[in-house]
Amino acid sequence: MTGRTVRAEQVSATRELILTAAERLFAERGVNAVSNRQVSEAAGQGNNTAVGYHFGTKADLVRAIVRKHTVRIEEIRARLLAGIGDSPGVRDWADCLVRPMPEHLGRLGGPTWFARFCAQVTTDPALHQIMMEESLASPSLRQCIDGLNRCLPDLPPEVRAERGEMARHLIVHMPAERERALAEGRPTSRSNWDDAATGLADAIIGLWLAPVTPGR
Amino acid sequence: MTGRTVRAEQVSATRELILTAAERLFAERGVNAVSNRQVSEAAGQGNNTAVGYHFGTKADLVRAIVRKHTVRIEEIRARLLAGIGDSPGVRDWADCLVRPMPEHLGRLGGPTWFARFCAQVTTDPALHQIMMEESLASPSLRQCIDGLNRCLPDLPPEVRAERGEMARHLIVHMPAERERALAEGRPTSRSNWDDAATGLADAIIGLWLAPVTPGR
DNA sequence: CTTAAGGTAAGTCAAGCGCCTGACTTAAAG
DNA sequence: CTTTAAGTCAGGCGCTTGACTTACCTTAAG
Repeated sequence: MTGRTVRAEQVSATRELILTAAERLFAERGVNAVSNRQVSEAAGQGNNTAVGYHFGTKADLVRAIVRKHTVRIEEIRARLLAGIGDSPGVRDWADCLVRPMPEHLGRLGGPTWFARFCAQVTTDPALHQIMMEESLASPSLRQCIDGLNRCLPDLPPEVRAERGEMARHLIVHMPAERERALAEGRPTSRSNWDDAATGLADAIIGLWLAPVTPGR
Repeated sequence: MTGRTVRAEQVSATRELILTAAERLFAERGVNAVSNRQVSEAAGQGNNTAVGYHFGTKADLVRAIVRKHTVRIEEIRARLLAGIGDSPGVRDWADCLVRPMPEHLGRLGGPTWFARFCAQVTTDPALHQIMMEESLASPSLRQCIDGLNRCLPDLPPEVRAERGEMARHLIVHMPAERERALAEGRPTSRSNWDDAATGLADAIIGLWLAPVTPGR
């Protein structure tokens, strides 16, 4: 049996072409600088409404691209979580937060666009919420955040929230920065995604453990 | 004498209207989501080519908005630099890097848009370079970076570059995040821009002083 | 084999865009 | 006072965009 779907395979192939083309264009030029037509053409679709037909609005397309990667990233995070010992420290939780994205990019291999895509979507006022929803929908991610917070009981809640936001920004934007450097042929401070993740984790841990200047 | 310029005042008033309207729209919706026409209309100009007439391309308009604020920010940084003692430490240099933007926003008072504007421009692939040029053109900024690097002789050069990039992202995006929270009426972790700057400096210093995991 | 369904191609449409042109208004120069 | 130059306004032109319509073609079901 060839599956019951010769047709369905072609459809999902077309969807995949559109997702890939859109991810690349959005990453390189910004979401709002690319029209649905351009995405359709870049995907090799003569029909200029292919995006609308398969995905609906541009926001729906963005969500679909995010979900396509989220599965793999979740798997990586689940594996890292499973590898944590009995008395996890800040480093353990930080790794679970930081490493999934860089490791995912490394596994994709070759040139990638997803990190820059995420940076673009996260910064866009109209799409920011989509990214937040898709991210926070992950129970394993919340588990990491909770675990980390339990490791930092001395940190005032507001400062914890503040530094969590900082870490979130770095986790999104630093891989994007490295990805861009690779795309443009510029030198990078780390030779592979794994080392880049280590450098990022080092810095974020330092950020979380930094002494707090008392308010006046 | 009313100056020799009744006319010139009106012109610069129009330019100011356009700059203010554009800064606000770009900050709220993203640069690429706003047309020059919309900017002209928001500035109360019946002519739909007002932006083109006064500023040229959209990139030129963005540059003009940046420069309008850069003057004040430079003044603040110069004052902070002048207040540094004989043996400056990491905290001194970090303050000179971190505080100018939040203090500038505080002085503007009321609702502001410049931080979000900077975040949008910095993230836009087509405009990123403009922001870098305008920023690095400041000798006082370079002085801060050099001073800081002299305080961190033990940090490998690549790690120093890496963490400098992280600090840059936080300095741009964290004020933007606070500004957005204020605009949307959400609670903020700090009650004023000065305290926000302190929290940011604390974290960035921790980031710079964090131990470096040795490469394998 | 026939038929219905669904995906793709191709063309059309109104709306909005940047850009250009020309007319009007007004401050400053001769 | 006349002339000049500059800022503003009003509108048209060509192009792109998202949305819609139609025709064709392949597949899976009857």
